[in-house]
Amino acid sequence: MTLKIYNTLTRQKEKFVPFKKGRVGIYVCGPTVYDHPHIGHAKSYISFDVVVRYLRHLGYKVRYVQNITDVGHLTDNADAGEDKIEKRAKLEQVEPMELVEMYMRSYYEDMDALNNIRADISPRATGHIPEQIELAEKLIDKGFAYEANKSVYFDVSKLKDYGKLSGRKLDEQESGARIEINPEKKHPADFALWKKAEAGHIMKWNSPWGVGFPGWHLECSVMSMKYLGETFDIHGGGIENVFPHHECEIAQSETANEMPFARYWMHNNMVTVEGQKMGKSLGNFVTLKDAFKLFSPLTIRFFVLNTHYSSPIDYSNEGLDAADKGLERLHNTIRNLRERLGSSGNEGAVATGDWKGKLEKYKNNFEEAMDEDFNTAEALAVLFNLTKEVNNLLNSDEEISEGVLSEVDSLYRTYGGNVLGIVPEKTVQHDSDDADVYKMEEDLIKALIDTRNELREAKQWEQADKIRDKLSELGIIIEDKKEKVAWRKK
RNA sequence: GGCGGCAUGGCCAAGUGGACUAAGGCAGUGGAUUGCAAAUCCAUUAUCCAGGGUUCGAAUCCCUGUGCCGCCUCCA
Repeated sequence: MTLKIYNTLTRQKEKFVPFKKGRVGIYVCGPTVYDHPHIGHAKSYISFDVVVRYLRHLGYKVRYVQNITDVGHLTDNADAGEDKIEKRAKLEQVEPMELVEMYMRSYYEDMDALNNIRADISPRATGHIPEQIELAEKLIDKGFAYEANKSVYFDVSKLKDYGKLSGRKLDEQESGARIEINPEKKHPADFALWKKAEAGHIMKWNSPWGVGFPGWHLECSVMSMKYLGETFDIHGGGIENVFPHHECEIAQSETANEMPFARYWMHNNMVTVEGQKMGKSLGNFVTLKDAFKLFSPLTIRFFVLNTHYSSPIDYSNEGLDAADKGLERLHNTIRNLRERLGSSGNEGAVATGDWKGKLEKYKNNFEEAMDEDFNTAEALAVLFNLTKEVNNLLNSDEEISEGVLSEVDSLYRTYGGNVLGIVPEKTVQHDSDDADVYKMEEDLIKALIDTRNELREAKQWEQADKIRDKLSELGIIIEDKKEKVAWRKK
């Protein structure tokens, strides 16, 4: 079995062979931290989180770098307009760096909730200004960039393969169609490496060309090569960044290093809301903090993974409701399984017979799905097929060996937990971490269940149902099973 | 105007030439189980946007048309 990845650069699915045996370097474009993260961030970073998790599952030693863009770049286009971070900072009446800190924390808070494992290195653009200046100088020295009015631009016409990622040709672009042509540029498609700071600009640094700030594309080139080397394995990002951002990164990096840049380019698709792209400038975005009020982070994660990363998803309450129920079903089975696991009492640490083969089959099916360009939708289907069979097993009257139970549980932990991140370590019934509250809550519920059982024995159904209904209103679901009465939180 | 993508059951969504008599989730219907529920199980629901072509064989490849979306300005 070999992992295959769709490479935007070659426009085909390719076998994944890392640059250095056993190791993978991956760089994913991070957020610009000037607002709370939204559903779009969730899709992107969940997708790449699973990529990293699966690569690690396959045994690769992965170094995952994801930048934090903490210098604003510009509101209107790459070369004009106001710095987004400054603009927002003024609005909120805080220092730009204060704003950055605030939203960076917000970002991590939400990503942690979504169960994304943090990157190994999270470099910040403002922490790499000298390197960015150095790269711009190098490009000038090589004759691929020029200074104009204290700004520096990359000379696109010097590069024969500019456009190889996005499939664009310079002369086919309708320059100036939507933005005004900057007269400082030799060619309309030239892009800024360094911009002169106009009066009143706050976030600025000294440079050989005067006081200014770096162009947007430069940071990713600099930080990826610094931490992953001039050539590295995977570069990921949103599909909307293929052009110009990633195209420009390639131009800068490959010109400077005279080496291939990223070997596999992965692009995740967009989130739409009512069929329309969700964009910062469109103002129709749903923040994760708002979404979390209605749905659990794991439900959102499951919803995202139910569609291939390269397909768009439409965010809707109906869609999330459906996902919520599906995930609940999976969790129910796992909880039942784990309850049974501690109590079956019979020995035999490994699965034998039918189940040995079945588990092997499910593992293979899961990995085959993931090997096909991280097909999480199909991988989830494999888990649901398993779930049906596990439910049948748990419902049957036959004795189940501890080995089977524990191997099924470990399959859920490995694939549902470690790889997809949708199966929690513990299936907890409580919200509270406080041991005293936890204990009291449990005792109270048990007391009510005991009372209800007495009523049931006396066939006083009305009273018994009243307790069940009341508990249900409080979010506690009672399930009368053959052997005992179980409860769980909704 | 240029470049790219998508169109699969009521909804969401895999599958991209032959075990597809099309995965999986949600919803519906009928049944089993239950004091009633909950949970679970069983059964049931599609010929793949339209038309043409290639092929022994197509949802899957090619052409035409229709509709939707993204990029060419910041954006995950």
